[in-house]
Amino acid sequence: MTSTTPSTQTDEPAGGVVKRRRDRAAREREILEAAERIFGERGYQGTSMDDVAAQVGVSKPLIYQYYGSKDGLFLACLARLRTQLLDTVSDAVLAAPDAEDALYAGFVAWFEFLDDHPQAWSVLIDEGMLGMSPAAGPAAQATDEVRAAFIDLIATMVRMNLPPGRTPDEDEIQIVAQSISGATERLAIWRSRTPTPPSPQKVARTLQTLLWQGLNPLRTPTT
Amino acid sequence: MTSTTPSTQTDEPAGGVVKRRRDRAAREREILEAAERIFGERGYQGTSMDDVAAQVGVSKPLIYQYYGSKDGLFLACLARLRTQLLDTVSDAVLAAPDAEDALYAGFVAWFEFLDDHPQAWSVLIDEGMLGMSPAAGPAAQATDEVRAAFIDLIATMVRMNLPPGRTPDEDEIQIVAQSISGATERLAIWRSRTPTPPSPQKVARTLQTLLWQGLNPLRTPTT
DNA sequence: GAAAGAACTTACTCGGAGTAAGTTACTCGG
DNA sequence: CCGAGTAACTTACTCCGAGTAAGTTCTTTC
Repeated sequence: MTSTTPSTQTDEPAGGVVKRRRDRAAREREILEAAERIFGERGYQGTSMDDVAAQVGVSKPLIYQYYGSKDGLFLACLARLRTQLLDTVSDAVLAAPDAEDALYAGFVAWFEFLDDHPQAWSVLIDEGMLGMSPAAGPAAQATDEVRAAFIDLIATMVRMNLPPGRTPDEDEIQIVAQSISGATERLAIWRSRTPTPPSPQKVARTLQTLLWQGLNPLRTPTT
Repeated sequence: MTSTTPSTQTDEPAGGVVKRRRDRAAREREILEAAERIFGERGYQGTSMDDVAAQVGVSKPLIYQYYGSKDGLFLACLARLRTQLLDTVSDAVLAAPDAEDALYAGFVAWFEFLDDHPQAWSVLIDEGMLGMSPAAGPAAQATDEVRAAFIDLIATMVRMNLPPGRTPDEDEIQIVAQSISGATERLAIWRSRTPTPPSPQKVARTLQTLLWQGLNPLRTPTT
């Protein structure tokens, strides 16, 4: 009765009504894209596996077969974004001629990436994996790893710019790196919630000035 | 059969076996204490209402009658902590003779409070209410309000210390305030997860120096 | 010592994560 | 062309946690 033209099935579904079977890789990609979108829109908690399944037009157990669990699916989304974001920022930093420029370039790259990938950002920090206690799921761990990678990057930058004579105080370096990471994260959240946020360049510039010269510039008439 | 001595019931339960009825206020307090502890240990998601009920030795619907919902219970925990934390930090800031000292004093108060109330901190930020999307529950909103109060405090401090001639650039003030808030939050999380973190004083000092003078001090042989 | 009301419970519904076991479509050797 | 084998997929559950309806004690008060 419902026999429709079988369609080629090797590519995108034809304009027909039913989606037929796809091979595993294609289906996985399809699921991942839907998941990234829905997680981005509704957050981790707000997304049910049935939602994703319905969106793809597939049944829930299939997703479990491919991704194991909700965390597994979320982690898969994260992996892509993590790589992209880290690469983007590292590239910008490494291309800069000196530390002062690297700081600015890194910030600009960070904020621009997040502007260009709004739901990526939601996936990365939404549902507030930020402060989760150790007992939280593997998803929290994964976001923590992304963060740790950035903190390492920052700490390395700081270390590289210590003068030769200076004994590196690892505590101080950690404090500074954690601070910068925290500041950029909060700024990103703030920008994403402000109707017309300042441009990446403006934010990066202000932050760079703050970090490089401290609060004093704000206290003198000349910027 | 199970009739035990009725016990006085006006105070803590006697050494007896069964807890009898208490009046509402007492029970509410008892529930709140248990909730604060369990939320602190296992986070919001990790805590079930049945857990809390079992801990208090009471049935779940009673908690719902008193607190309405899981969010309601969580919010009640938050309210106390929020007030305490805000007051502690504001007092320290206001008692300082000038802006530079206020910055330091505020940081010290913040980190010391969190050292003294470890599970308070967990309640405040655990379960990562930090980055939740707008669609997240009222609990996320409440933590956001705590944060907003701090950001206001910081922004006010910054504004008060602008020289008379300087036109306040609200964007820049926001950027700075958000940064500081983000930095202190991340430092708090970091300290809570580091086995032997640097003292509140050391962290506060480093952060104050960073903000006041920028990264330059790290680049010169003299601290 | 009963009426009234506060304190409290049993026994559910409902939704979402995760699973067991089966069914359908494609493919490849004969 | 045709069955066997297997990959793709589904129906129909279980289980657990939030939230609720409808009572059942205890305790106070006249």
